[in-house]
Amino acid sequence: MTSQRSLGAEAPEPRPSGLDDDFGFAIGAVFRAYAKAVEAAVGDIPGGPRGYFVLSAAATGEAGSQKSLAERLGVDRTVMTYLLDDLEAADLVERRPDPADRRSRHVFATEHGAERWEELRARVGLVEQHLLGALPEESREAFRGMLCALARHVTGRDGTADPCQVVVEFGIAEEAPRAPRRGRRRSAN
Amino acid sequence: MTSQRSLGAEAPEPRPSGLDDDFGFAIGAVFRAYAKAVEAAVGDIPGGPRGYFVLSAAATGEAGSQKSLAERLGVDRTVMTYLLDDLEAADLVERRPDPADRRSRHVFATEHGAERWEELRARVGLVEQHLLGALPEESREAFRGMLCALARHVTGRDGTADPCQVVVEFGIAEEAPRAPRRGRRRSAN
DNA sequence: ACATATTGTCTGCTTGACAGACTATCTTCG
DNA sequence: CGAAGATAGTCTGTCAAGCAGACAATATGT
Repeated sequence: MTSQRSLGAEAPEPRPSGLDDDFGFAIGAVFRAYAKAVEAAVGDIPGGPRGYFVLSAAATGEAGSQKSLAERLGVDRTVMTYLLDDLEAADLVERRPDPADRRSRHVFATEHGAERWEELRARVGLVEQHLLGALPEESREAFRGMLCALARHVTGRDGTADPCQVVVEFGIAEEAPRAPRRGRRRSAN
Repeated sequence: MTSQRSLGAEAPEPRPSGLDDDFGFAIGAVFRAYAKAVEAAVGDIPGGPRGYFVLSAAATGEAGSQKSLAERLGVDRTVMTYLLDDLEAADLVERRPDPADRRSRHVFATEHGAERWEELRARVGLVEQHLLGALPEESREAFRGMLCALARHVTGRDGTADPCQVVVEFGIAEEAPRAPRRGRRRSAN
């Protein structure tokens, strides 16, 4: 019985308990597949999919400062530093000091970067299409829309006053002592 | 035409070109948020979200051999080895040699593991609910359904003859020479 | 029986992430 | 104005995660 995922019209029990029907597992699987495919699609762009997103942001002029970009992409600022170093070395983006605040530097796409992005965008679009291809034609847009809505929600970019505290909730409620250390294994050390 | 997703009624431009409407960015953001929340929710389970999924599979009896489990979860078999070591050390799962093929070992939940999983499942369910809470009540199940359908597709578990070649497609079509090496930065080396 | 493939484990190396220190700049407030 | 504190970005050091490859045990095919 473990995984009756029929879910059709009635599905009595809250959760079929099959891995295949688990939300977390599903999003993980889809994410991995997407990331892997994009990795291949963007080829030699430094930073892989991440680098691509940085380039996207830069090319569309919504990158802003390194800090805001890093936050939006969910990467550490130190990571952003060398990610940009590599992207800059490849002549895809450039950093320009913000005249208004000389501490911060804004990220822009170079001309070459913009061109490259256009190609890439097409390729990545294909990946996306192929992936979504598993859904019936008429649901694809709906799915995309919902996914983006969720993304906006968790990043606090929708109107919601509550920027999705999912994390916070447990972060405090649990006070998990956190596994002492889950390194490799005690090997011969 | 790369991916004009608006296409709804009129929307002139092919793509708002905003990161917020990018499929890849969105799935990444949602995935990160979910993973982080689950990490907090499962607390001290070795391996974090990953360990939780292994436990899920074990508890519902769908784990199978280490190999099949590893493949299904998208982790390397060497990683699965020490993941299971830790889980076993915590008395959550156990490995039993498959009598039919003594090379392979099947994974099961211990009694303690099963109990623990029940609690965890509830907590993780909350995370999921909270996350989906951003969608209107009536779309949630639809979204879940579509996501799971996609997951089944990319993992080749739906009926499809084509187990989603997204990767393959570019893996060969591009022959990307792959960035020479994108290590840290050249520092003082 | 022998060659070859497969499962799981172990070792070593590389990559990637994060904490913390440091510099330059901005802000605040006396 | 000038000192104190905050903030953006960079750099260094450390450590965990992951992978490639070797290996042992077992299975399969000829």
